[in-house]
Amino acid sequence: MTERAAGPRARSDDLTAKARIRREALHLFAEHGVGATSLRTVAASAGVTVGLIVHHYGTKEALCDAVELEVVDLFAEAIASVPVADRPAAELVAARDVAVAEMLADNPAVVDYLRRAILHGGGDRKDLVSRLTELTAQQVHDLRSAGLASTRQTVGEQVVTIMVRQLGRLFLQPLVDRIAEEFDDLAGLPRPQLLVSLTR
Amino acid sequence: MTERAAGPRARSDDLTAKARIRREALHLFAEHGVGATSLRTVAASAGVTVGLIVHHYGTKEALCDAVELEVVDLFAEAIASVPVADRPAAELVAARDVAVAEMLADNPAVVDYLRRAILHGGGDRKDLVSRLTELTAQQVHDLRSAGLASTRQTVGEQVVTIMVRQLGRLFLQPLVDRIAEEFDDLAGLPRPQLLVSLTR
DNA sequence: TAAAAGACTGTACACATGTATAGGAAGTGC
DNA sequence: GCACTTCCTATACATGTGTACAGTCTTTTA
Repeated sequence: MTERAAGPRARSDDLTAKARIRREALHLFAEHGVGATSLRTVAASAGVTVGLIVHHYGTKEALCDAVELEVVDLFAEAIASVPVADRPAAELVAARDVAVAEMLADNPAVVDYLRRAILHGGGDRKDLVSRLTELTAQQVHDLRSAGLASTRQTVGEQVVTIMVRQLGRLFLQPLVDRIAEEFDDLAGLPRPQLLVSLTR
Repeated sequence: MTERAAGPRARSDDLTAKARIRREALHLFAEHGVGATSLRTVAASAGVTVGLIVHHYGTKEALCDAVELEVVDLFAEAIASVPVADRPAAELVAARDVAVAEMLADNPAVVDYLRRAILHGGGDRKDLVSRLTELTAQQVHDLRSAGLASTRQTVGEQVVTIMVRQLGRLFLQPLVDRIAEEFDDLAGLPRPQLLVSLTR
């Protein structure tokens, strides 16, 4: 996991400057996009100079990679947090979905960041979506070798299904909210909720 | 609609330089985002100098506005293209959905641009999502006063439903495609299709 | 034909960006 | 005490950015 051990000169925050940089970067990247966030903005938010960012991460892209790795870590932690007790596969999968959903609810910046990451991909770069796909594929393989997952679909189909179920609603919900925001008659009411499913 | 009348010095393309600038801007903004696209890139793609962009649009934000207005125009044209013949409301709405879907299929850049636009909003600026919402609300009002739309839901609910149906799948499909892309076993098969619906 | 208007270019400028680097401050091991 | 590493600041620089503007060419108007 990412290092939490307070190095020499830990700040009052209990977070290392290095960690603070990553955290602020995640928030700013999520809110304004990576391209629109300058290292100086990150530095100011973290109460640090630009030089230190360079010292710790070398380049902006490397900082971005570090942020993405932390995001993947959060997913991995959430999944790992639910015990693989002896129970039906469907229940285990559902429990994992819940754990991931809770993690995302606790870290809204992750959701925003992810939403952006989906748009930028495509290149051959090892990006966030690829890494999360890997993580999910690993999850499916584990379930299969434990005899807990159906083998009637291909692995690919199962991975797509899981990821869409976990992420789909989160990505589309802001559209619904943005639109609903423009109507007074929807002000008090609970927001309409999205239902996302897959057909072959 | 946006001016197509060839001004003085129309190029071989049949498009005015001004129109070409807007078109290239749309494509580049859609592909790389507004922030990551410089006016010089737009100028080069349009075979024009930066000065001319400034001459025609004044500022980058104004160019961006012009692009968005053209996108809204495309939606309005698509909707207006289907005659309001005497037929059941459901059929009319469905026909409009098809027209919009066809327009989007013909202009993939519009889809990409829109997908990005959803993320950036929030501010008080009159942005694309607001404008499209207005357009859809107008559509709903027209249907209502022609006695073609149910009045059992609020206008807001109807607008959200229409927009989500029209746009939802398009926004999420790239996620599905990106993930599917990572699996060889899905290479030949048709991509899984998304189904997006709303619950209250 | 002369003049006004608009399309268009090229250059210049102030500013923000990412990165490099020299050096100071603070902790650790001997 | 001293070297040594790590954390951190400050300054500098090359490059890319949006915008401004003076001037040229072309079309339109009269």
